[in-house]
Amino acid sequence: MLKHGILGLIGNGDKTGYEIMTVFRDSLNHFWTAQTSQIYRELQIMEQTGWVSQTHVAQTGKPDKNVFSITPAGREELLRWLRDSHLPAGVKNPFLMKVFFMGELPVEESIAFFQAFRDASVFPDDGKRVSAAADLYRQTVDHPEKAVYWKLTIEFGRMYEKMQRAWCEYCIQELEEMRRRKSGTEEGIKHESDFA
Amino acid sequence: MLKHGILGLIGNGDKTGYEIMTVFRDSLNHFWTAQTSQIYRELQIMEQTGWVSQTHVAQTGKPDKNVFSITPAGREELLRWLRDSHLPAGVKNPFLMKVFFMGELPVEESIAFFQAFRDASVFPDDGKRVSAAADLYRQTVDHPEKAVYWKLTIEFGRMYEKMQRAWCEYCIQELEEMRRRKSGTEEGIKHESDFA
DNA sequence: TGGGTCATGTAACCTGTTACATGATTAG
DNA sequence: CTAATCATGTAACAGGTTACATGACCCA
Repeated sequence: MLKHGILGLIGNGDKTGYEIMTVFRDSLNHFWTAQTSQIYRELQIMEQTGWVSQTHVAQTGKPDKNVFSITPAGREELLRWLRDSHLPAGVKNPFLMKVFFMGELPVEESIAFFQAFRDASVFPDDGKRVSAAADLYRQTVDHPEKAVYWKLTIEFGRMYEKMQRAWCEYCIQELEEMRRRKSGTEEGIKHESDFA
Repeated sequence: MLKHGILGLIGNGDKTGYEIMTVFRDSLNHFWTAQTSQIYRELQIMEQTGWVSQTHVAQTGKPDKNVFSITPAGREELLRWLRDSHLPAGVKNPFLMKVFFMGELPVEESIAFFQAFRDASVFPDDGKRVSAAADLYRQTVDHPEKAVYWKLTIEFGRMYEKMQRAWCEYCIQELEEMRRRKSGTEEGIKHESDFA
């Protein structure tokens, strides 16, 4: 997967490993992450496969750099991947895994967990993110229709966060209700034993 | 992560590797997947770590089995993990990765892609799934409040699918609009050249 | 003089996938 | 007779993370 992401980025213009890293950090981070170590490794592999080629560029005042370009074989592979309708299924959501077993904790702790999660999931509209995204937009402005697809992924992020917050609210309500039922039962028991 | 999922399952009662596999396949599959090969491997590691213990049970008419139980150290680790508020960040969405670079394809192809994706994301309410989930419910019915958490993860799945379909509709609309604009422009150009 | 940016990577490790391998019992 | 279920794993590989390592230049 990362290979194809890199291929897509280089397909829109030659890049160094460092530049690829910054794009992942600033623009693709809401649906993918990548460490520099992995990027450099994948680039070496991709060069061996013949999908990209490398040019050493000497610089003064800055470290030398290795600029990567897409090859015809790489572009072919990019299109093949884009057209491949096979959807990799493995959905993984670590938070849901926790939720599934959260019955081991006291309800109050679970509620606090959901509140924290809800508050943490605020779609980042902050300056840095937006300006980085704008940079990428400018990068592809020679083909303005490409920016639409970037907008679509951003919209997914917004809708996802919104849904997640709504789900958290629903969970908190359910758990609050359960807590009330439980404390009610306990009071009932207490009352009974008081009565006896 | 899988280690903690397994820990949680065994925490609700001793299980064989095979039983763990079936629970992943039938009940946790909307937020996690696991191959038997990985489950058996993790179980061996977890036994070495001291989180689970293993008992060989001879059977007649069926293959012998190895039943795993959670140890006190394992239960401690389960609670530590549940309380750990550190959220593993790495969001990975292969479909969005594709969308991001979909500008390389003709709009018509992209639209077809979204239609297929929308139609594929139907929350599975089928008999097998529901009965498997009900089994799990019965399993935990001795502590009925635990079933609430299971319900919460199911609800997440439903909301997610719904959001995804809505997003697909939005994407299709945007792309249809773009296609109309493009064909309009082309017609304009054609008309001009006809006129000239 | 201390932190940020540009720029490169290696090594070890952990996690997950794919392919392979076996074999008895039971229900249709 | 054939497919599903029960039940166990190994080996190789692919993909991703963490920690470490270097070094110059520029701005405050």
